[in-house]
Amino acid sequence: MDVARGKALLIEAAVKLASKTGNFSALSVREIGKEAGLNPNTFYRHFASLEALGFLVLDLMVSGRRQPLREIRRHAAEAAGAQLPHPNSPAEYWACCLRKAKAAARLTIEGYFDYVTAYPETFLIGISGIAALSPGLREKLDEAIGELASDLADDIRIYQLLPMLSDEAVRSIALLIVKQTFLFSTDYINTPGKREETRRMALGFVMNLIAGSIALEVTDKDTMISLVEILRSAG
Amino acid sequence: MDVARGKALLIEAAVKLASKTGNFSALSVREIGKEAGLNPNTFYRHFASLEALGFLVLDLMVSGRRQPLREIRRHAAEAAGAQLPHPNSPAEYWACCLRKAKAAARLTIEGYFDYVTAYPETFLIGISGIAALSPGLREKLDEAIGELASDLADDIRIYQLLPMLSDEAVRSIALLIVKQTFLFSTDYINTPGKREETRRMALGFVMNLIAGSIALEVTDKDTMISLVEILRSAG
DNA sequence: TGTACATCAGTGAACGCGCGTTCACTGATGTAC
DNA sequence: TGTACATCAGTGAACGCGCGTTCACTGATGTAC
Repeated sequence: MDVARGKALLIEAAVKLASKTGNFSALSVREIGKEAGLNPNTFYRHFASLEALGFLVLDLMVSGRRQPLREIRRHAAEAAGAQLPHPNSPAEYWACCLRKAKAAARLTIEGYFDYVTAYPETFLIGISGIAALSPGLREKLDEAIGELASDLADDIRIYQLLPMLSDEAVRSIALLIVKQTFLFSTDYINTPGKREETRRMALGFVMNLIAGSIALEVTDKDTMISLVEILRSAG
Repeated sequence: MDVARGKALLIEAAVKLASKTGNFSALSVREIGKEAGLNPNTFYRHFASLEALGFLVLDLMVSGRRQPLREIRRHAAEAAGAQLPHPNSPAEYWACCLRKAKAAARLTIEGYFDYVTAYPETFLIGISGIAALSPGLREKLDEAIGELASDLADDIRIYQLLPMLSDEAVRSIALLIVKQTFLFSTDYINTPGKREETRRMALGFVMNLIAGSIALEVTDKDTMISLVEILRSAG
């Protein structure tokens, strides 16, 4: 037995309650204990305070989600890249990459929202309640967002999706995508009637950012034009 | 006397406390009464519940901030547009507008963050605590964001900043800007050491979105190139 | 192998506290006649 | 103009409740010798 039974039960109960109300900071020690089917003060056998539990939950959430999210991108990149011919020139190489990026973005967003639907707790808790608990937790949440963004930037590099952009541009759009995606996620969960629209908006957002970065960074006009045209074309 | 003295005191106290803790939903009736220097239950003379107060505060925030934010954009657009020569062709007209848009965006962001610094409560409360109070309030907050976005889209139209873009594209980037700007605002308030960076990121974000929309929507290649070049050039 | 001891997860009772909410009350202001 | 009455903002005491936290306790598991 790696982690004590009661501790696991308490964590589980806290996550369940927090995702139900969307507000981690409104939870009480006694409420969590009750939900876990334990004595109210068993809590103190495992955690020094609610904040300590918050730290742990946030840690679990982030460390537990990073890899799956990377897997989603790996699958998307592989599916998108498989049928591409070998390019004959640098410009053609960029074009190939961008076509792959476009397909990968769409597949990733599909996969991402499916994942959100499967594990909504993570995303509801992450955004709303937890940060209000303490400045320390707010800082940790910012850190987590930074890590997720850097994962995304790494994947963009690894799968050679946007080689025409500078590292800085990639990092910058990765951060924007991660932050905005949190907002899209809560919309997605909270308003089931607009899910299709939310997916479209998210994809449009990503395409818009990529197009903007290419327009601002690719200096050769013909190359820029042809790259932008790839994004512009349907499908 | 338009609104009762006690009511005004209670609203003021609630705003003050909520902006201090960044969590409206954690406030208590007694705490608010104490801060206002009133008997705990005077609260019930004016509000049916904490949620009712939340609605009112949100209303006041939004209705009180819409006009000032529009004024900031009006000043920015006027300052940016004053020295532009009269254009001789449609393409030149778009170019003029975009130059104006670029300057206006920078000035607006300057003015906006100054405004955030002056009235941080609005932005701290808006984002974090209030939505957790109830689904009704969350809905109202979404509505408010929609209104602010539609104000922004209107101003872009009125000052003819982006006539090369479709209405839909303008509305779409306006919504993204407003949402992202809320996040930038809390960063701005909470981490004073990174304010310059946050301003730069916000401006970069807006420029990136505009460049992306132009790249994706302007069909004439030469026009698109020359417009993008305006955004690309320094200053 | 047996015994003594330490550690650990969990229990149940109890504490003092701030909470939301209700009640009966006061005093000031407005209003009908 | 004066009087009687209604309305309204605010008061102070009181209620029952769930809260965080502490205490002394139990029983199971592991460990030293």
